Amino acid sequence: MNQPLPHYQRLKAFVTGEIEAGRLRPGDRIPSELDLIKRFGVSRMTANRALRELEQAGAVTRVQGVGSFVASRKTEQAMFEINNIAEAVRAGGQAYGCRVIRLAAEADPAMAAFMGLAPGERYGRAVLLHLADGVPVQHEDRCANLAFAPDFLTQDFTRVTPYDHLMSLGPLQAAEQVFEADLPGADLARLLQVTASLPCIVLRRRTWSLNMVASAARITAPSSRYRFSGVTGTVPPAGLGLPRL
Amino acid sequence: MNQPLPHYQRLKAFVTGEIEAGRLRPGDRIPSELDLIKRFGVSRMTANRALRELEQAGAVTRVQGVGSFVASRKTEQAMFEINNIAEAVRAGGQAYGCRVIRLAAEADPAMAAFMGLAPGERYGRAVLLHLADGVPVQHEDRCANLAFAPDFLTQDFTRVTPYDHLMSLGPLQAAEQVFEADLPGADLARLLQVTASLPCIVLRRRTWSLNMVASAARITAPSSRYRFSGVTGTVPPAGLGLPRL
DNA sequence: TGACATGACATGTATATACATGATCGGATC
DNA sequence: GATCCGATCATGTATATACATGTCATGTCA
Repeated sequence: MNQPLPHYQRLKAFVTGEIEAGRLRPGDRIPSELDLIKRFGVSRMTANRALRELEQAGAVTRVQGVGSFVASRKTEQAMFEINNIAEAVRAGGQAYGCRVIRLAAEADPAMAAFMGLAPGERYGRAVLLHLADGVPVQHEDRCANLAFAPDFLTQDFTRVTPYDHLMSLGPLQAAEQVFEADLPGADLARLLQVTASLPCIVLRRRTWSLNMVASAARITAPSSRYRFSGVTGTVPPAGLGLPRL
Repeated sequence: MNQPLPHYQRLKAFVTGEIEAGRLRPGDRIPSELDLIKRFGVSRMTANRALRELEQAGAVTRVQGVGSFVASRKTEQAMFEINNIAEAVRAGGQAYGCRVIRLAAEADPAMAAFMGLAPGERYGRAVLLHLADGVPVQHEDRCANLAFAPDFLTQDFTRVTPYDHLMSLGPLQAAEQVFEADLPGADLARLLQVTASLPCIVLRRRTWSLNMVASAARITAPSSRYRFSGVTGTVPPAGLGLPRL
């Protein structure tokens, strides 16, 4: 029925498997072409193709004369930085915190339709406030497809962000995003501890995984405390030294 | 000094050149591996690599037993919809217009550095106001690398948007984008014909082409009149019927 | 006319081989 | 001790060859 995988695909799967299992970490040296030849009994061209395609896919970095290494970050960057707010806060040297405002199963028909569910079908909803050094930086109103994330409502979001939990359940397939600017409104302004006249950036996002809508989120951030950024494509080497935006 | 391009790169450049020149259009059949072998005197593996990489890059579609064809549309969609504002306005059934506020060569050192130019090197700057049915929808402050776009300052931007002009000069390689929310300030509010207290969404973008910074832009849009949206990845078929965000 | 066989063509994968280029490390030489 | 040289390893590119798989047009036979 299903024919055997091509050799080069097996080699790719082997390497990516080692990476995903954590046995190879970013920066680690991965097996050289010669290693793969001896281990799998393939020709060098086949090993070369496997590693070359992994490089093109951004999973590994190759340096002539030196070797091949696990690349630092991966697919997510292609998705316009589906940002892990906890990681972003910590990267800035601040302490990350999270306050759960609301966590429940809901069934608003409009939202159900938006998520591709049957009218009235229940989904998980989490309203969170993300803090950096105790100061609110993001308000997150997230709806999760319980068919995709059945344990969503029993997660401790002060320890694992919704992003982390959802990403652990399946590969990100697609993301739809809309950026808007808006005033926070009285309730949000109070939660975010800003004046109601401070512009906030609003990101509405819907993500697909395993061929279904995995979750939808509305993220509001005071413009003075957070901004969304991303790079798509490959910036040429000369671009690396440029001052950042 | 600069060594000759590898053969497979030459083949790729040949095919992409035919596409960009318009001699090969989406859906057209492109030269088969055998054609390339005869035309360039290379081995089949080399031709195969060239076409295979073009397929991975999304430029062509290959069908076993049939042939290779120019893919329908491409890179742009992966770049978080580097939007052609004129097209977007017309797609909404409104009349597009553009008012040129300023068009000159400038040499601000900070901006030069930001664009990867030598300190004091001149670049083209265009400040534009995009209109939909006569109403301002976007303010665009764009700086273009004159090494990339030598004719930038002689363009008639009421007829060809900076985006169109720049895209015609080389393939988009990478894009860096930052989204923020802000108040427009007195000058911008007057130009955009909005009150100074209306939040605007600000997009700062830098794009690379031909291994250099092609242009940098700051785009400001009143949130009530425009918003930025995009899809990355492949939305599953079932997702197409969902109500849009 | 319809079903089937066949050959031409195109891509998909795999191997063995070759030479080039870049990095690194050790040892020999000055 | 500093420098140069060469061996070794790793990746980069290129070729000739082979067989497999898939599509399509054509021609043959019932």
